[in-house]
Amino acid sequence: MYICTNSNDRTMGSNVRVRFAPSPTGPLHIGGVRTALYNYLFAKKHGGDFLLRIEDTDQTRFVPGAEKYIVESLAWCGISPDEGIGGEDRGNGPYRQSERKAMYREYAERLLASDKAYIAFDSADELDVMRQMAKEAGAANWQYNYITRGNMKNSLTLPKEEVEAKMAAGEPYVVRIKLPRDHEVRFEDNIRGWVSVNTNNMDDKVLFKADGMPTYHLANIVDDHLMGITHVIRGEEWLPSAPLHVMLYEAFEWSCPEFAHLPLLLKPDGPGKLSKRDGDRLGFPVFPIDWKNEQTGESANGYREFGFYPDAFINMLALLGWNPGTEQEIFDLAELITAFDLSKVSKSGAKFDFEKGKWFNQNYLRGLSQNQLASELKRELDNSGLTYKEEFLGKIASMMSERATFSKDLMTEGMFLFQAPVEYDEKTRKKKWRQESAQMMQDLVNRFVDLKDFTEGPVEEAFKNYLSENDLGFGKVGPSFRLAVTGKGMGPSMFVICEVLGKEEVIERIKKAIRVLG
RNA sequence: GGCCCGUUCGUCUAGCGGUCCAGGACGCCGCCCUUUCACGGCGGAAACACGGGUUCGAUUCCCGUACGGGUCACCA
Repeated sequence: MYICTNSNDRTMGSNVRVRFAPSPTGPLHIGGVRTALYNYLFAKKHGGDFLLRIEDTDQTRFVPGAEKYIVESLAWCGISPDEGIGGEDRGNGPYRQSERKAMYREYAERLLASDKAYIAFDSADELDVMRQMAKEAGAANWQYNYITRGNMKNSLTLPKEEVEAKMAAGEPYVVRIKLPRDHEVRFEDNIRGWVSVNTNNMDDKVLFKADGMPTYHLANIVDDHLMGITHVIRGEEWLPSAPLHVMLYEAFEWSCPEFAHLPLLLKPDGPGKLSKRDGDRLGFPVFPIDWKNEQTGESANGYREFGFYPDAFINMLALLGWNPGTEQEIFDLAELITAFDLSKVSKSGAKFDFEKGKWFNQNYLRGLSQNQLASELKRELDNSGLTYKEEFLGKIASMMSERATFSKDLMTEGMFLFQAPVEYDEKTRKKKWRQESAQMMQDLVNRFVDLKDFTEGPVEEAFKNYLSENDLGFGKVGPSFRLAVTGKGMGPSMFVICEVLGKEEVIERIKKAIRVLG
């Protein structure tokens, strides 16, 4: 039996080193961002290092711009690598596997020399045929393993001379791990506890490809070892290959890092893990920032551009699969670092809930000061090319903030403050605009004309005086007043709106409403 | 299908043998505040997948079943 041999508690001291190792095959999914976040939180919590390494061993899947996207996404989230891509070079580089290509062959050969691996000449096509035949015969999954390898073209079955001749002739070959038969591979996952798999159920995975590049499995183990990684924190989709990785550490006679396999982010509705399609289908982003593949034209929407604040986004992701064990839900990055604990990460997948995500953003927005809200609003207005009075920005921002989830709502929810209504809400018009409304509005105009100070207080006073002097209820005049000035049936206090709009504008709007609504 | 992992309100989750006729949050519903909307306050409906054990006692431990997920490439 092989048991992962790792030293007991590596969170002590300041030697924790973790890495986020994405493959640059496209934009980074929010699940990936969460993995990076957990790695980062764990490292910072223990005073360790967070490295960013690019796993680009598959030349065929390289997507230009993807690496830059990854770095920019993490930066937006406030996750900064201590070392590696986007961080410092501390002598453990290069940090792109494609640039480390030369060193992997040596490790493959080491395994070959110690009989932990072997050379195989079977082509990908030949293997496909084997799999296909097995499938048609109704057999279980065909595997290249301790049973089948005896019938394949490899250095275990072929005479030594023939193997050498083939290699000399330049025939393509791969290096496969030689798994021992019937051994229980065990390792203790920091989230799941003991995980155990028998090598009889595993296959002799390719470690080194015919194109001269290592596979993920080899490169990953070699790099983690060389870079001194102490904790491997990654998605659950890696759990099935973790035993193979343990066997590789074993074969190299290296000690294993600690493992922690994170639960997956699942679709909000149906079964399966969250995908780009779900975002398109359900109308929410699945990526941190906007993405555009210049070659294919493929694009995707991001949280940043959707209007999320990085803190809110991070807060939302952190709570998806982890909780502090208390009732606190609102955290900034620093608080997350102190509260984070791998043992509090849940085991089961989390269905993604965009509604809750919006709540985090709304919550964050409410925490902003009036000045901050004002500058958010100003930015939105400037982007839209709308005109506004600078001195009212703060007032408008705080007035609109209670009905805003995103910065853009500060503006869009109060559009009538920047543009005169072009149409009037039909429902309100039918229910509230009566025969006598036009006359009432005219009466109000007459009173407003004489008002010297057209601020909230005086406007309210004038309005209420009109009501009491004519024995009218608020409900008789208020709604049509609002309709006339804003075109809407609901919204913030009319008196504040009047102050912001100014006397001339209010009077003009009422007059127009009288003409249009009759 | 094989292997691995998982299973508490609709959703995210608390719970690490008695404190649980199960707590919080989002969402939903109602009431109050406001002669509008929103905010806020208060309240409500809503869950331990099932079956066996172990135990004086299981949401909590073990085993099955069911269901869900992941993975089975010279991709990561």
